[in-house]
Amino acid sequence: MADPRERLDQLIRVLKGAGHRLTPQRLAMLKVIAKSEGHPSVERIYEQIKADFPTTSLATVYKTLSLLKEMGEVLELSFPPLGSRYDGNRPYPHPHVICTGCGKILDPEFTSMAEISQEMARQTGFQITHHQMNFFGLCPKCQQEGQKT
Amino acid sequence: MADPRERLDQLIRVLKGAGHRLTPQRLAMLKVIAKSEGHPSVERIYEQIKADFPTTSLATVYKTLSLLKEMGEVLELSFPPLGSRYDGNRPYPHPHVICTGCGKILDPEFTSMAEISQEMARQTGFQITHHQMNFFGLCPKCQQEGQKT
DNA sequence: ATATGTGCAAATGGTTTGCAGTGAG
DNA sequence: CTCACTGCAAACCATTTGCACATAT
Repeated sequence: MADPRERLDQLIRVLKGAGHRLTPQRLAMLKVIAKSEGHPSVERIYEQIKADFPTTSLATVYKTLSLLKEMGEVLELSFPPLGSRYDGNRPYPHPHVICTGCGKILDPEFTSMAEISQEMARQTGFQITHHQMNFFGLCPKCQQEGQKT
Repeated sequence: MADPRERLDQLIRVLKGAGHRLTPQRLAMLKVIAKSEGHPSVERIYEQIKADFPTTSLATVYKTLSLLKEMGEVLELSFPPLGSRYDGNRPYPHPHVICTGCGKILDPEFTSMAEISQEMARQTGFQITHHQMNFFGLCPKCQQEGQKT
C-alpha cells in the first residue's frame, strides 16, 4: 500500500499532466481516494468528500471518477450483489475476497495470476488484457455469528 | 454440455418438484435456457421465447429467471461493460473468457479452481462459497481485424 | 376451487446528461 | 479571458413491483 501523501501527489501529477484542472472539489476527491483503505462505493466517497468540501455534487463525483478510470488511476470493481466499488490505490486487476455477510473486502496475495492468464490465452487464442477474480463467502466474524443459535 | 432434451426434462422436474406451476410461458423459457449455447442476455432470452410463445412479457422472464436462480438452476453472470448474462447449462461458478471486441464468451477448461479457493480461504480465514473468474481480451478474429490498417 | 402465475404500467435506483453559470489556468 | 468544470434537475435504462385478471393443478 502506497503512502497516502505520495499517492495524492501522484494523482495530482497525473491529472494535471493530462491537461485537466485541479478544482477544490477534485482535490477533496483525490484526498479521499488516496487514503481510501477499503473499496468504497460512490456514495461513501461522496460523503467523505462533503466533509472536506460540502457543496460538491454527486454528478461531479461520478464525472471525476470516470475521468480517473479513463486515466487508469482508479479501478472500478463490480460485485453484483453489492454494487460498484472503487480502488484508487491498486488500479490494476487483482483478486478480491468479499464477505457476503457484512460486505468486508480483502485483497489477498496471489502470485500465480500471470500463469493462469497465460493458460487461458493458450486455450482460447485470446489476447488477455485484464481479469476479475473474486471470491465470495463469509469472513471469520460472520461465520461465528452464524453459529450462535 | 448436457443434452438439451435431458436438460429440459431436468429443469421441468426441478421446477415442479419445488411446487411451481409449469405454464406455457415457463415451458417456452425452459426450452430456450436448456438449449442456450452462449451466455444470453435477458433481452436475447426474451426474443427467443417470443418466437415460441409470443405474448410472454419481459416481467415474466425476469420473474422466472429469478426463480431459476433461487433454485440454483441458472447462473447469473455480470460482465460490467456487457451487462448481465445467464448460463442455464452450467449453473455453478466457472471461469469465462470474454472478448471486449465482439462480446464473444467462452468457458475454458480449468481444473485448479479448488486449490486456488483453498489458498484464498487459508490466507483470509473466509469460508468461500463461490467465485467469479473472468478474463477479458480480444478473440482471435478481433485481433486480426485490429491489425487491418 | 384457489392460490400461483401473468401482463401491464408505474415505480425504482444507480448512473448519465444537458445546460447555464462559475472559476482555474 | 476562456474554456473546462460544477451543480442542478431531468433523462436514462435495466430491473422490480403492484395489482387485477387468467389459469395450472
